[in-house]
Amino acid sequence: MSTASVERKERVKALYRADILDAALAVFSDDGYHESAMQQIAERAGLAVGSLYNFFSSKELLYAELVKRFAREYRAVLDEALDSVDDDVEKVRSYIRTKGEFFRHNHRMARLYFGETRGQDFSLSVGMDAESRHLFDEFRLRLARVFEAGMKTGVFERADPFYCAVGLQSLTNAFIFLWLRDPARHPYDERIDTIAALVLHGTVSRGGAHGEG
Amino acid sequence: MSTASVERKERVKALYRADILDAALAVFSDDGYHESAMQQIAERAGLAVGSLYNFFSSKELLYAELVKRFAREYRAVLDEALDSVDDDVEKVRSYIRTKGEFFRHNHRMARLYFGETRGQDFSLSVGMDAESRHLFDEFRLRLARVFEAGMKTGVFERADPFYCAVGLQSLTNAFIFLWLRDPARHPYDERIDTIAALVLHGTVSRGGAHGEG
DNA sequence: ACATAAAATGAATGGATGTTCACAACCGTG
DNA sequence: CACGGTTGTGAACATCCATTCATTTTATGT
Repeated sequence: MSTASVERKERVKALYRADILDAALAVFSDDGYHESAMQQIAERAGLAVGSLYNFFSSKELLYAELVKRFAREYRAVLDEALDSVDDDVEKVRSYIRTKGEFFRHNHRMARLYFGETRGQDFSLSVGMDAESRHLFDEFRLRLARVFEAGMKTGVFERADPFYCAVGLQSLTNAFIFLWLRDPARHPYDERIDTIAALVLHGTVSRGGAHGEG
Repeated sequence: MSTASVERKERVKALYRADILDAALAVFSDDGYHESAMQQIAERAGLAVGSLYNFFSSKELLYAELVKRFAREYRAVLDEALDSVDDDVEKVRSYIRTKGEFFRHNHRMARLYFGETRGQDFSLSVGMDAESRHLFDEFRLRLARVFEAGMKTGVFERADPFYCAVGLQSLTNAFIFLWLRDPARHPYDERIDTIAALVLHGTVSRGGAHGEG
């Protein structure tokens, strides 16, 4: 077999692989992992069940690969969101905005993420491989460093930066979750200022004449 | 059959029912809904599989009843937490503290709640009946009214109180989740001030000389 | 004790589905 | 065109498990 045809074959195989992952995303995000059958995924991908096993050795691993693909895209997009601005407070805003955009453009990913997860971590113990876990964990540390840097310059109040990152993540997750459930009532992009205000200034009145407990 | 013995029977039946729910909680919280078999629950309850069906007509409904029991206790405890203090800021602190205590004393409930849910809502579409859903939704509205009241007195910054409640819930959930995963590293009760500070004052430096973006 | 009703039992049933594998279709090569 | 290897196919297999129900056990009243 010539080198050229081997390469074409690999490209074709990669396309098939992507088709299967797309089909799996569609099915898993509609019905959830446990309620999805390999049969459905095969149909959606236009292949036979057996063929799936030429690409992924099990349903579990197919799911894990899907999560990995998601984790990489997600991580890349959010890294870019933090890279694109200098100011630490602006990084927080950029994170809030970009995360919303990402999930708006990846509705199925959102449904998968918030259907199978608590928004912190994927819930299937086997659903996440080491790389995906690392991508998520590492990004949280990166977010924490944003707060840490801002504390050094005095923009942020001194506190544990890790917990600030946790707070930012959980708050954005909550708002994305609301948006997913009822986009008309809870449009994420119109809540960005609300989210930013909560993360940055909290709920207590600023500069008011009243006590702060 | 005498009235007395009918009553005794009912009491016995209620005990059995509670045993089954306890066993179900243990099994579901260890393995998750889908990985749990009725057989396991029966064994744990010291009954035969068939007997479970004399109390609950299906696995799904058994799970839903478990959630309902949880929702009632949870709701009662948190209502009490809000009732026990007058000041609105103190209500927030009381909520944070009491929620942590509740899950510390109900470790299995915590594992169930954060294993099967995103901490906002139970994920199994059928996992929550109308009453449970109502209890959760209504409590969130009650939390929102705490913020609303505080805004009227000027303690809280004017904002959508519903979203303040969402923020408070998601933040506490995130910290309980961390505690569940690694209690030694993330002791919830030692983080109460951190959580309160984040909810009440956010992350931005207060009264500092630096800009606020 | 005995009779009757109610409850518990757990083997059997039926359905669902992840995975395999013998076979067929396809493709590149000589 | 024929061959050989690679890949796709989907019926068959094996397993698992929620649910049922004929039977046994227990509890109650006379």
